Amino acid sequence: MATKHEDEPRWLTDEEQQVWRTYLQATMLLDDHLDRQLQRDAKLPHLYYALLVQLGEAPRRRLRMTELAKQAKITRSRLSHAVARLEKNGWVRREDCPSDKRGQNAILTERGAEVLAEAAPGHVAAVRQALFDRLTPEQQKSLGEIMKIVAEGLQPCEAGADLPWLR
Amino acid sequence: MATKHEDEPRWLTDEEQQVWRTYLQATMLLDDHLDRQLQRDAKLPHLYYALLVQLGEAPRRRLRMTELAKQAKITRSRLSHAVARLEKNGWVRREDCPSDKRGQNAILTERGAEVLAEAAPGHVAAVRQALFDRLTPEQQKSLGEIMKIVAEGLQPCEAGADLPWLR
DNA sequence: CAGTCATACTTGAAACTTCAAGCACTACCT
DNA sequence: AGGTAGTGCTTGAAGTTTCAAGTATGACTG
Repeated sequence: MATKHEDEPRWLTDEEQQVWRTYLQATMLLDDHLDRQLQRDAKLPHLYYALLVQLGEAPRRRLRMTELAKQAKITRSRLSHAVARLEKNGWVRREDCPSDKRGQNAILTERGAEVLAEAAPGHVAAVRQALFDRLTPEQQKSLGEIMKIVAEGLQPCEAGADLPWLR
Repeated sequence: MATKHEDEPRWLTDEEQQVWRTYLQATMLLDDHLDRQLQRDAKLPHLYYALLVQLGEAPRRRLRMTELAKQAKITRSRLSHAVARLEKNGWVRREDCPSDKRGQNAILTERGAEVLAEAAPGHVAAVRQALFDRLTPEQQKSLGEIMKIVAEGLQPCEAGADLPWLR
């Protein structure tokens, strides 16, 4: 007993636990909600929709696989499978990268852009209805700040990642 | 032009978009992070851990399937598969419900309770480190309020669900 | 320029989730 | 009682994600 070494775990307080559970429930419900909405209206899961959005905003509607994975915060493997499916549906096509023979570009097709344009209004409406329309401007701002902190804390060592001379 | 009928979709403002993307990234990163932590330390995904927690807190370490599904905000189907796996691992066992022959109780086994006890400290530490330790008390409070609003807005018509006489 | 290591991406299998049935039992209605 | 609808849970198949390799190319080193 006296030699017990392991740090006494700092359990969550009741308030923290309450917040944490509500967080889990809310994020789960929201993600499910959007997933179903998109599956119903556009025949694709939320993540796949997000990929189309990213591509749609990229310079020539194209992005290197790794870059896309980084932006979407998913693994390259997951992206590979996802793009394979999107490709099969004709929303996206691949192209070898000219400068680096290892590289691949994912490119949003015309057809993909159409699907995106059709799905977007409904999706935005769903996000509004479930989130923004229910929050005060202060809450929206606060949510943004909080999520920024969390995201930055979990970024896989992004700090100076494009400054390779700093280790 | 004059006869255009469809409502012009209310797109997200730049600020809203910023908040939304950060939200998506943060929630994705956090869930992945916890999933990996639990997978590594306890050999089970986050959701399965959450099920054990719920069972552990229930009166006699047992809960009707539907009740558990409701608390965990998942479908009965998903729960069925999940419990099947947990059962195979020996963390949970099933038992017929005495009062309703259709019903099943999921019960946390001794072994399951041990696994839970072993995994909990690490998990709590991860949650702290990724979330609570980074937020001010005001932010924590705010996050709780915001998530409560979102969760309640998406609850599948829970309002008065246990007051059947009100329709 | 051979050797070594890192990078870019893919692949197949296993694990997980979803969806649409399906089975068994209960509740209600006449 | 018999019929009908509803509830509780499970199942199998299809789709998605993860994990651990695997292939191919680039980059650096002596």
